[in-house]
This record gives sequence, structure tokens and C-alpha cells, in this order.
Amino acid sequence: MISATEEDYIKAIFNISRKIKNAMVGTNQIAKEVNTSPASVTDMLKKLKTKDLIQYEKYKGVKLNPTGTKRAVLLLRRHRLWESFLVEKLGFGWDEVHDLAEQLEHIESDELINKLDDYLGNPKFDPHGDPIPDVQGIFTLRNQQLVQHLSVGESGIVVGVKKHDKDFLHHLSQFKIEIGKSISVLEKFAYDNSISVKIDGQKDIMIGAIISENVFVKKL
Amino acid sequence: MISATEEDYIKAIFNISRKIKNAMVGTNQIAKEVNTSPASVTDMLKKLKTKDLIQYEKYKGVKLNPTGTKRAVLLLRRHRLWESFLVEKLGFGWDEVHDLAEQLEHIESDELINKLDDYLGNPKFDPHGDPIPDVQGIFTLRNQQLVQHLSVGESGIVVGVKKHDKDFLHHLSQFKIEIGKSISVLEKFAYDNSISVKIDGQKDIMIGAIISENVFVKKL
DNA sequence: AATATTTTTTAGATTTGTCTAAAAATAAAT
DNA sequence: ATTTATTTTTAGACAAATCTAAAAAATATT
Ligand SMILES: [Mn+2]
Ligand SMILES: [Mn+2]
Ligand SMILES: [Mn+2]
Ligand SMILES: [Mn+2]
Repeated sequence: MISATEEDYIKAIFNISRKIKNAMVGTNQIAKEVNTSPASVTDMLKKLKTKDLIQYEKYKGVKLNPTGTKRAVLLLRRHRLWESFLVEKLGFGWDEVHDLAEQLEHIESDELINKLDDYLGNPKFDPHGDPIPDVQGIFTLRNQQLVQHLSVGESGIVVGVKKHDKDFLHHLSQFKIEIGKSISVLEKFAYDNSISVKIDGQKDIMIGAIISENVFVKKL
Repeated sequence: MISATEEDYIKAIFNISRKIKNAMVGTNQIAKEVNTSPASVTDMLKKLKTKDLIQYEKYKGVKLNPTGTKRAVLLLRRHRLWESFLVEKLGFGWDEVHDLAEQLEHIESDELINKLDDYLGNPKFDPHGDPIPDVQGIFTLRNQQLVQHLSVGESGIVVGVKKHDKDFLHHLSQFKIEIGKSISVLEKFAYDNSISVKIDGQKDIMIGAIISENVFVKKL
């Protein structure tokens, strides 16, 4: 048995571990990610170790072991399938589903999640463009590139975002930038890294660096 | 804020309170319903009282107050909408959804539940024939009657069940008895209260007292 | 009314997850 | 190589929800 809280810690370690590419995850990083004190993290790490979900030595940082990684990937699968359901079926905006999925991901039932997967048509990506692991935990990697790195004249299809917070997503929606939309680069301004682009054939707009550095496209 | 555990106690009080028609609910009854010790119930009753969800005096039993009742009805709404979703959309059997709904009902979001309601087409009854409260907490009463009380020659449509346990529901399914099916009484045997019936125009079968005493029909 | 039974509450512990404050270890700066 | 700063761990406490065993109150029985 693994509690919802333990699952959240596992997920946090997994997420940080990917961001910092490789190596040991620190106590403070986890504390920040799960929004708690470093002392609480240490307590939890001890427990997760006895449950054989992590590799952990005092002061040396932590790393998920294969069992822990499997758990994290399953959790990611659940989270993203629920997000897909909320957006595709219930009509929520992509900026509104994270917190709900954060709760729903802890519902314990493999049958439920697999039926949900089928019901949704076994989607490969969630509403934010993130890959959804299949039953075996395998997920498709997208071939992606930041808008920032498109040259003038080039264009791409939006396939993902680097920032996932509500405000950023909402901001993107206001510019009609969403997964699947096309972006063509008209002009780049080195001064402040702003870019003039055309979204889905609509009229030209200016996007700032925050956007171009955090939106992934697949070059056409 | 009200925790999932507190919600389960509130629901238990509500359910018992309806079964025993009126009056004060006892500590032991609740303990049985939520599967815990009477001592734990007493502790929780004290807490629920400070949260102003119940009317409670030492040794005098407990009763939901208006706020508590509202909570219980909302919970019932959530539970039954999730059950409907699981059966109608995901293809679960009516005997498989209770425990899942028991978890899902605690997801905290009014918007979610209202969108789910709309998505399902605002159903009035759940897969077990139980009424689903609307946003205001109002629910349709069904006009019902036990199969037991049908006379020879009479028939009715199955509209509900009195027992909700997995095994009973599964048993009914084996006889093809489900919500919406028609039942015609061919012959009644006083000796053991068994009844010979025709289900949905299929070939005659014998049903025992356990079934006839726990299946509700609407007389045709 | 007195006794026995059942129901309910208290007392005292335990587990899970959290906190603050202080100590210890590690890393960075001088 | 010391000193300083940062990170991490311990110590000790607390709230939520639970338990068992014992006491108290309410019911039922004789
Ligand atoms: Mn979560
Ligand atoms: Mn997502
Ligand atoms: Mn529940
Ligand atoms: Mn039901």
C-alpha cells in the first residue's frame, strides 16, 4: 500500500530528477516541489526507503529505484489521462485541469484507468502536449523545438509547453496559442527577444520572450 | 474544510437516519456503517459537532443539522453521478462501481460534478435506480413496490434494489434482472415465498425470497 | 427496586504527516 | 585552511484518525 502523500513525493522526485537531468535529488528541492518543510521531506524519505521505492543515503540525496520509477510513471499516466478526460469530455480549459487531476490521480484502480484510456481512444498526449505512458509505462517522445529557435520564415505546429502554471496557459489561450495551432515566424527582434508571428493564419501578433522560450513546436 | 473521513461519517449518519425513519442515530450503528470502533465514532462526533454539522449530546444520539444534511445530499449526488459515469461511459457493471464511487465522491470540486452531470445528460437515477439529487439537492422520488407484493398476473418494470452489495447485484445480473427490465408474476409459492416470473419476455424462471424482497418495480 | 446487559464515553496509545528550532554535515568563500 | 553559508538531519511536539481496555450511563430483566 502506498498513500496519496507518498505518491506525491515519488512524483516530485521523478519530476525534479528529469529537470536536473541525471543525479541525486536534494531534500530542499523536494520540499519546494511538494510545498512542505525539509524536515518533513527527510522523514518521508526514510519511509520511502523502507518501502523500497527509493535509493537514499543520509546527506547524499535521493533517486527513484526501478519500483519507484514505475510508480511515478503510472501516476503520470493517471494524471494525464484524467486531464485529457476533463478537457476532451467535460469541456474544461487546459488551464483549469491540473489541480483536479492532482486529486483524481490518486484514485486506486488499474481497471478504472485502463477503461478510461480506452474510452478516450488511447490518446498519446495530454492537453498540454505531454506524452501519456501506456499500460506498460512506455511513452512516445515528441520531436520538439522551442519557438525561440525557429528562424524567420519558418513555421511549426504547437506540440507542448515548458511551463505548466495556470497563469501562463491562460495567457497563451488569450493569444490563441494552443496545442495543434500553427506558428509562423515573421520577424525576430534581438533587442528584447520578442517575435512577430502568425497564429493559424490569423492576423499577426507580437509574442514576448516568456512565450517563445516556453512553447514547443514541431517544425514544418 | 471537511475531510474525506468526516464526509463518510456524515453520509453514514444520513443513511442510517433514513433507514430507521426519523430520530436519533446511535454510536454503535455508525461504527458498524463506517467499519470502525464505537470509541472512534464518539471522537468524530465531538469533532463534527464543533464543525456544526450535527446535533449531538452525550448518550443522546446524533442527528444531522441542516448544514450536515446538505453535505450528505451533495455527497450522494457525487457518488451517484460517478456511478452513472462508470456504468454508462466506461462500461463497468452495476455491481462493480460502488467502491470506486466511494473514492471518487470525495474529489472536491463543484464545477467538476456539475459538468459531469451535464455530460451524462442530467440523469435522474443512478445505475441502481437510486435518485440523483440535482444541484439544489432536490431528487425525484420513484414510485416503487417490492416484487414480493405483485399479485399473480401482474407485472412491473425494475426500478430499484433494496440491497446494494456486490454479491446480490451480481446474482441479479445472472438472472438478467436489471434496472429497466420487466418482470411478470406467473405463480407464487407460499411455502418458501418463491415466485415464478418471466423476465423481459424471456423464458420463465424461479426467484427466491431474497430477490423478491429486495427488488423494486413500478407496476404496469 | 435491584441486578444484569447493552450502549456509550473516557483514558491512554499508536500511526501518519506535519511543524519549528537546534544540531550536524556539506559546500562555498575568504 | 579557516570561516561562513547552505543543506540536511534530528529532537520534540502536534493534529487527525484510529485502536483496546476500562469506566460510566442508559436499558432491560428479573
Ligand atoms: Mn497529487
Ligand atoms: Mn498535463
Ligand atoms: Mn467515501
Ligand atoms: Mn448507487
